[in-house]
Amino acid sequence: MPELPEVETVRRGLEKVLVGATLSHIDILEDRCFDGEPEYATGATIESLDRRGKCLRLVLSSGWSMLGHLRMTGQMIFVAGSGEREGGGHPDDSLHASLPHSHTRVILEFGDQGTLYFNDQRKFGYLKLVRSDDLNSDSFWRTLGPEPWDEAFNAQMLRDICQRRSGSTIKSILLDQKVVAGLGNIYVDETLFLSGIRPKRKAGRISKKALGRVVEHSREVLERGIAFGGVSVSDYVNAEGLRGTMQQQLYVYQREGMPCKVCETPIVKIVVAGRGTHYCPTCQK
DNA sequence: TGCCCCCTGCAG
DNA sequence: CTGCAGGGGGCA
Repeated sequence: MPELPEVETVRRGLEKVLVGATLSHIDILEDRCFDGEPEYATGATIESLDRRGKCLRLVLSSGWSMLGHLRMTGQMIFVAGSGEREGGGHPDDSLHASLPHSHTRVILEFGDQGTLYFNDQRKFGYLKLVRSDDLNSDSFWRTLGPEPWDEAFNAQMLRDICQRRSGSTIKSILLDQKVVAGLGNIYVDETLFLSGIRPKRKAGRISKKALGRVVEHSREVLERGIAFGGVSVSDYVNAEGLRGTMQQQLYVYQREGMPCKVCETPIVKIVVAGRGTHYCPTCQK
């Protein structure tokens, strides 16, 4: 499940190879995964790549931007070189030999530079063209809350929201992209573990001081996620098609029944906000 | 503001 | 073969 660290890892990988490259052709294999007129993008050069929360953005020289969202099972894999790749025995070849495959939804061709494959098993993800001077026309981009490192995301702000939605669980608030952009199921569970707060706790019953810890720990766990190249528990891979290693660092997510890494109490799994939720009943109150 | 839905592969 | 995985849109 790509969340902020996974999308940032992809962004960094693509930035190295795509800036300055010219988009020569777009091949749409699955209509529902592409929105917009391809001719607004073809022939354009990639000027830069940025990201808001889990949403990736390619800034094009044509005045349009291509937004990309991986949702649950999306991948964006770049393969350098044109159709006939050089050096037949290169170790990377086995990795990309199968591209495109049955899950490939959109292919972005960059002439001799290479090819970007947008794969998505479940077709929830998408690429979308939006005018760069009118990003707010995108209903999702427009409503995104601050980046986790933005000073606008702080204890006071989180407390205000928790007071207003005092009956909600802290987990559902942190999952809300309008509150803070980029946290998802995995990193919320990890953040709440580090903060010593049970995911089901009512938002209105958490002190401002504790919410300050939530802010700090969310940043910490997201930074760690980026440092380890993201969590690969299912389909996630980076722009080179390689898996991340953050899954080995997780304290609670997908560790049901396994001993807590801090106190050895078995990790418990429940459902909160409609999501599979993991926590340590001893470390979290 | 919470719940169903979108979609597919795979665990049980 | 059923149901679960879960980001976010749409609805009551």
